[in-house]
Amino acid sequence: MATDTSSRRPLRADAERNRAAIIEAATEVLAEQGSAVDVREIAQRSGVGMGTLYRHFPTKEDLLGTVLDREFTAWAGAAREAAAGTDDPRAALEGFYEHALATQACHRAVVEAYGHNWSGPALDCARLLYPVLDDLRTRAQEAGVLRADATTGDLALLLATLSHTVQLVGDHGARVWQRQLRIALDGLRPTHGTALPTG
Amino acid sequence: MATDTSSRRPLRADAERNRAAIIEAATEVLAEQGSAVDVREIAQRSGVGMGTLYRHFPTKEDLLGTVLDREFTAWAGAAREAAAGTDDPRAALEGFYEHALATQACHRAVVEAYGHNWSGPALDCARLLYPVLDDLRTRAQEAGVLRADATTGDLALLLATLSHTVQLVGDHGARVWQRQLRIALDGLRPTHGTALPTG
DNA sequence: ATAGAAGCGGAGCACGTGCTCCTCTTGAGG
DNA sequence: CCTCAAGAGGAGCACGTGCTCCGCTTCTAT
Repeated sequence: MATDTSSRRPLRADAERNRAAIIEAATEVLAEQGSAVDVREIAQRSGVGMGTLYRHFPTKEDLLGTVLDREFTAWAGAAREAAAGTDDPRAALEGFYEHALATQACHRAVVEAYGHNWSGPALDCARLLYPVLDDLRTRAQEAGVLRADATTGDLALLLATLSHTVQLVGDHGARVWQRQLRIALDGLRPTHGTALPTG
Repeated sequence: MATDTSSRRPLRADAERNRAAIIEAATEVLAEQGSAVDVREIAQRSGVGMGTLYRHFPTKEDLLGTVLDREFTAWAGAAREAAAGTDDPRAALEGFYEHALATQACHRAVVEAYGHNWSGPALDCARLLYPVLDDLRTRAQEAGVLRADATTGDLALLLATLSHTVQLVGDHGARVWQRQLRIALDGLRPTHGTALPTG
């Protein structure tokens, strides 16, 4: 999917520089404006021409995929470490969501990406996240601080949903989405009699 | 905003027919495909030409506004009646969300409309809904079946959020979003110690 | 230093989409 | 029936956006 860097001879020095510049600029722009940006703006901000951009990434989607993959991989790794470094299972779970929404949710394109691959087969993003969420869920349920009928899938979908909410209310409305988060987290407590519908 | 029907002389019979056909077709198409549809498709499905369509609705946005307004008004009225007809405040609250998500959430364009006017001033849609939600909230809180720190705004945002979730998982994933709804509704119970963050 | 391959730039093409323009048709009052 | 203004229709324009083409530049191996 991303341009293969191993099989062919190394890129020329300037080409490598340009590639990096493109990725950096694209990351910025995609975070700010989402995936609907004009490719020309990415080219301009990275200081290269259209030809150069399309030499490195044959398609807008390729560029988008590369950027999102980088962002998401880095972030999922950080989340895993943070979770592993927190002893209290409940704090780990809540901290995960708080951190996720406070940081990742600002990246418009990432949040949009969540939106696409939920009816079809799970995407790479979800693949990376599942182990982390699964670990958080297992620990919390074993400690009795998470309702037993909650699944990893529930937690994943909740993240996607709340990410969208964060974007909806904008950055200045932090208090607003934090209230939604508290409601959801309270709903995940084990103190409830109502069972989640199964199918 | 919508074409004025009162101040000028009545439309010719065929014009009236066409106008109705356009609205009907647009309602269908917008529900299916969201607001990004090609205006040509609406014209074709309603059996009129582009000129006719633009004679009745000078702008795509006008057409969209008219359709959404109709849909939303009708539905909000039904929701109000359903709420008024249910004695148990908790059942009224839960029934509201269940019904809303099962029906209205299938209209892509309506759900998209939720997404736009949350950072700016509240839109007409929200204006219509607020009284209903406010009533549901008051009754439920007085009966002690809804956490006291939940606001009408929380309930409104929750609806927008969950509507988006429904669209995300698609119609066949009903069980999936119903689980999210249960979690949220459980989170709205008054049995919690954690206060919602205020600002 | 020099050849030539690898890389660069940006004007321009293809195409989708909102909207207009102008001619032809049709309903309704006399 | 006849008239004519209100209405219908659909080809075409304007414009934004993904992507290409090809002459020019720059790096690097000899």
